[in-house]
Amino acid sequence: MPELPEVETVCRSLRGRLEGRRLKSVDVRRRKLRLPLPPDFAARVAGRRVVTVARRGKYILMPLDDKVAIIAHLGMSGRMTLTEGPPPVPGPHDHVIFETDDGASLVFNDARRFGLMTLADVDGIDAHPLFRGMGPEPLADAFDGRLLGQALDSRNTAVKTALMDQRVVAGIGNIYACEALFRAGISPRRKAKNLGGARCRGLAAALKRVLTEAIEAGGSSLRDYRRPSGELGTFQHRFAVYGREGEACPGCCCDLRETGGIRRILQGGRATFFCPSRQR
DNA sequence: CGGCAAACCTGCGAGC
DNA sequence: TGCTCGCAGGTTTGCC
Repeated sequence: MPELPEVETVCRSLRGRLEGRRLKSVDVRRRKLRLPLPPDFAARVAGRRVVTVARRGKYILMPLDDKVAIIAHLGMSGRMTLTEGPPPVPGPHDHVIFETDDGASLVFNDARRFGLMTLADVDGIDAHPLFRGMGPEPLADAFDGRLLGQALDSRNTAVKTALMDQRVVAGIGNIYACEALFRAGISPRRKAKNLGGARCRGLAAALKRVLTEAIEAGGSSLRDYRRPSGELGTFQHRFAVYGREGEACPGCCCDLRETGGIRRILQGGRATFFCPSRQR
């Protein structure tokens, strides 16, 4: 599923329900995910209070009251499901199940097991291997064209590929890279290093806008992604280019038969969708 | 440093 | 109906 807007949506739901609650029980049903869960995961988490739920890039952070944080990543197919009452009967890919002191249940489910869940000390967490070297948060106030330009400048690769590199900007995946480049009118094939100041400013603004709108829509639900409530996100209905090969570009007035509409190419093994006439 | 393929897994839709 | 193939929102590793 999840890029920044989906993870942010999940974090907000979890924060609203779990913040300040104590984790009464923890049931680890499968340890082998992208990283194996620590052997003492359940013992270290059970009985602790959740201080808050935060996000860094595509990671969910749940600092506990003993300065240890649960770190979770949803990979491609991971889901966090929040329900009232005791935990439901575990399904086939329910890997970790939490129950709070006030009767809520949280299930971490991940069919493809590209996700992970682990623990880390809150102090110095930025130096943790999962976060060290991670790029700036695109929704932070400090993120602007200058900062983006700095990050892209050293990259001798296509701007689309660079955007998806978590060391350049945190939280951008295939969908929002395509959508932001469309909004900024920049060809995904353009080299990252020579975008220039004006394009960097436009791209930084486009990223902020598309991510903010997607969060307001509860994220994009294509296959697996659901909000913790079970609801679908709705931003997939507002994609301009993603998954729309051959369709008319929403910003173009040209004849579809002449332009061929939105194109799909492969970059770094990933599908890129763009409008060749509007994105230069 | 960059590009590319493969690996980790399962599920789903398309096509035969 | 049922099978195989290709593809999927992510990240890491190894090779050239």
